[in-house]
Amino acid sequence: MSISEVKYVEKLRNSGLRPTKQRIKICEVLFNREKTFHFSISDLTKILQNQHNLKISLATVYNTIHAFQKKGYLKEINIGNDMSYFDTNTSSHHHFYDQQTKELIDINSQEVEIKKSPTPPSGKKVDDIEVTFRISKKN
Amino acid sequence: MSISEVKYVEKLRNSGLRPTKQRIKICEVLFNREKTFHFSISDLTKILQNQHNLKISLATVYNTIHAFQKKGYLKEINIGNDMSYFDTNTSSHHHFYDQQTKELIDINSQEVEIKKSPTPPSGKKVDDIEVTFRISKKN
DNA sequence: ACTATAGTTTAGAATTATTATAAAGTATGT
DNA sequence: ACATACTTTATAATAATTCTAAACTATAGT
Repeated sequence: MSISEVKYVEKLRNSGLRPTKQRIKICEVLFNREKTFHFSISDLTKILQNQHNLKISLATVYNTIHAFQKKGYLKEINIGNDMSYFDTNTSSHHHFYDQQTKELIDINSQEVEIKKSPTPPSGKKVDDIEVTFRISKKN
Repeated sequence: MSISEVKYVEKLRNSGLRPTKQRIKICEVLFNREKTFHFSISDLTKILQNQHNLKISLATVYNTIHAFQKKGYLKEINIGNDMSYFDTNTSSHHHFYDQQTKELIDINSQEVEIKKSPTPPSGKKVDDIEVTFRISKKN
């Protein structure tokens, strides 16, 4: 077992998730990266099956990604409403989104500063602030 | 024909859309309001069929809402990714969103001020900025 | 190691939102 | 009133996601 596999076995166990072959490989694909990573379930499934020769069903990818999201290892991005996207960058951060090309670009949290915020409805607290900059080709 | 119907017949004609019974009624349901209105296609369809006894198919609601969106009478809201929501407030504005209750609350544009914005990728311009404040019940 | 058990994976079916199709219906200019 | 182009409609098709129940597997206890 590789050093990275050992790491993820531990991570999974600590989360109360059994370290199965499928989950370990998903961890490697998602988290063994320099940069953060955005993906759709179908993209990820193709990567696992084609680039890593893993036998995995679509349902397992859904199950695992939702489990990781619940544990806070992934953040769901709500942009466009055709399908779900997830991001390995779970910290509060923002996006450029080009609706024409469907391109999504991360923006560091410190690149955006909000001077004035509204007071939340009574009994409610703000958990996260997400800013989307919709962009398009300059004429 | 009521005064409000006449108004919408004109509005539709001016948009190059024929004023059909279905489109006029959709206009009345959406735009005869004090406050702005958020809705999903299925919500709107139920309102039209049950509260207004209009014989209308789901496909027509989709067609009409998309036509209105294209004309700039409605704005699509990208929150959650289960289904599309639309807003009669088409000006640039922001939202509180409670993921638990799925409640969506408009925030006036002037309630939010952004001090620092990132520079868009080269060749691209920013069309719109949308801020979502995710909220939840205070403990 | 062996077993029982609870947690996982899987293929396929079911569900849900949305879009496409093509036939019947309707608004509009002449 | 007529022709035509635009609309509506029921239904089928598509696509993302969730459900189901059976087969599989990690793990704790022996």
